[in-house]
Amino acid sequence: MSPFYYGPLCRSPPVKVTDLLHNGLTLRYITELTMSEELNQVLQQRRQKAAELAEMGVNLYCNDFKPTHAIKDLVAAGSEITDETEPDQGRKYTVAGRIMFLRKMGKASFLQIQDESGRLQIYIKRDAVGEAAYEIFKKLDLGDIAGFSGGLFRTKTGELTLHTESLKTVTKSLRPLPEKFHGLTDVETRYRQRYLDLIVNPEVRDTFRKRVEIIRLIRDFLVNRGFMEVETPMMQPIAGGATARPFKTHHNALGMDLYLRIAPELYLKRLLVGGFEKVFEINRNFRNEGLSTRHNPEFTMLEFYQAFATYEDLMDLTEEMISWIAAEVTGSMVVNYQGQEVDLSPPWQRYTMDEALVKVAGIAPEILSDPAQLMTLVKEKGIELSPQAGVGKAKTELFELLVEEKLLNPTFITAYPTEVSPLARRNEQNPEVTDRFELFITGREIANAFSELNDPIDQKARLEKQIAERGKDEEVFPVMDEDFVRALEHGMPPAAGQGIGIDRLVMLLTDSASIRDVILFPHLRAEK
RNA sequence: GGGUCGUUAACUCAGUCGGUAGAGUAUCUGCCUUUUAAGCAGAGAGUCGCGCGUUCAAGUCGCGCACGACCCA
Repeated sequence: MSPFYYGPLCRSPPVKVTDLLHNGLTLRYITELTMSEELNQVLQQRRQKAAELAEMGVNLYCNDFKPTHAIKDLVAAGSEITDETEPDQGRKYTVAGRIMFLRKMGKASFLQIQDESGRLQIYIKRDAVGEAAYEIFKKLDLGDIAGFSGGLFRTKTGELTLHTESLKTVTKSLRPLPEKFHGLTDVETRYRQRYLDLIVNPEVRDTFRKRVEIIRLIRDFLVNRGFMEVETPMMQPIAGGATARPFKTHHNALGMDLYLRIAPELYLKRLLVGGFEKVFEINRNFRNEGLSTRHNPEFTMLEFYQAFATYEDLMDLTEEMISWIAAEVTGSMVVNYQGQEVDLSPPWQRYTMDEALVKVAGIAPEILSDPAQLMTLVKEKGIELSPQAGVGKAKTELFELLVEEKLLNPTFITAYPTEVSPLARRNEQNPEVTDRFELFITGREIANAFSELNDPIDQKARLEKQIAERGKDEEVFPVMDEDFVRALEHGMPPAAGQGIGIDRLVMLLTDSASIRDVILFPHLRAEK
């Protein structure tokens, strides 16, 4: 038995010099806090108990406890435990966890502890652990982390339970846990104090485990197909690759302003120029815009680029990747999202934007082909367009208004107008549209991809046009990325590239209504 | 940015027509050696988000602000 345990072999708790030193500090800390803060009753009582334990020589924040097993190991071992199994037969286990339930019944008690792998019931009896250990146990609270050693048995009602032979306090909690039955439901507290949310709401832990799993699967999928994961600057002198307002920061030593990236695109393309033919990056982008259930100022994007591929190749790849991930993570290619059934089994619907406007929005084809009628329709729908906006912009606006939200099952929309696609390659048959697709699932944009523009002269002209149009009303004045154009002048192989919003994909696969439910620490206004 | 709703004990929530602030959980005390949201008896716990106003009197009515949620742009 470890000398650090309090059990029947110790008449009183073992006191170590380091514990005494530590507890001296702890006591002073507790006293100072109690004096300096206006503490409510519960917090005062917690500190009082902590002080009492410290005075008994208990290290409140011990650093030398090693569980031999995770709780899930005991649950697995428990399959061999029957009602008749004696607790002192068989193996001994040492586990540690946070106390989530506590039922004290005089000289014996039940509690439930939780570690990362699960929950386990613990039984502790004064006669089994001795009076000194039981006195220490009685000062434990819900929320404390403690370790327990003993054998397994089943209670009258058949619940697998650890019969405590010795225990140890590991970490004292000075604050109460949220209520055990209703849990923590106040969304503001859940986001601000995510740790509490994670402690008491198992489905939240589940969501974030799935998030990690999804990202791992994406990596596996791409790496298995010969893609190389790279890291490109998140602080950029010119925020390019997308249309969005960036965050600005400043580098002191260089004496220059930098922007947090709104997209990694222009750097990943430089890598294609450099000769890496299949690259991807999964990382944060930052956009200085409004917050909503679908927008967080920092969000995670997957971008990948493949030389000698077209946007059509990427549609096949995307179908395969997302349906596979869904099956791996949820067990099915048919997922439920907010009460709606979404079928992710390939193949997915593919429409050009014009087809979608006709088939989904019910617009007559002759209206689409006549600019005058089209503009009239746009006005009727209450869409305001800037004077320089053309047919392409008009169609895109109609699409966003009338089609997007109806695309429940995965749908690729292709043939985006060149007017709204400054970085995409023109279609060789019809220069008015680009070789591009967006993927919509549950009415939301999940992915955006195109055959990349690799003609440096066309690219420079389009960027100049964009700068001229946007320059006046933007807070951050758009600047020509001369080095990006120079890179293209060296020659970028024909390639297709794609971005997938990871947060939105995770929302879909975890049935989460808000992006804040899939981001561990979403941005909120400062407290108070 | 606009609209709607919300903010009361540590947590989850009631609070009527404006008249002394309530419950369950949690906590504390006592009893209880196989409980299951343990139980029984008792107790303590509040800047009713903040400010101003109306009123003899405001958690409640009005105005403003803060924070949050949802919807819209």
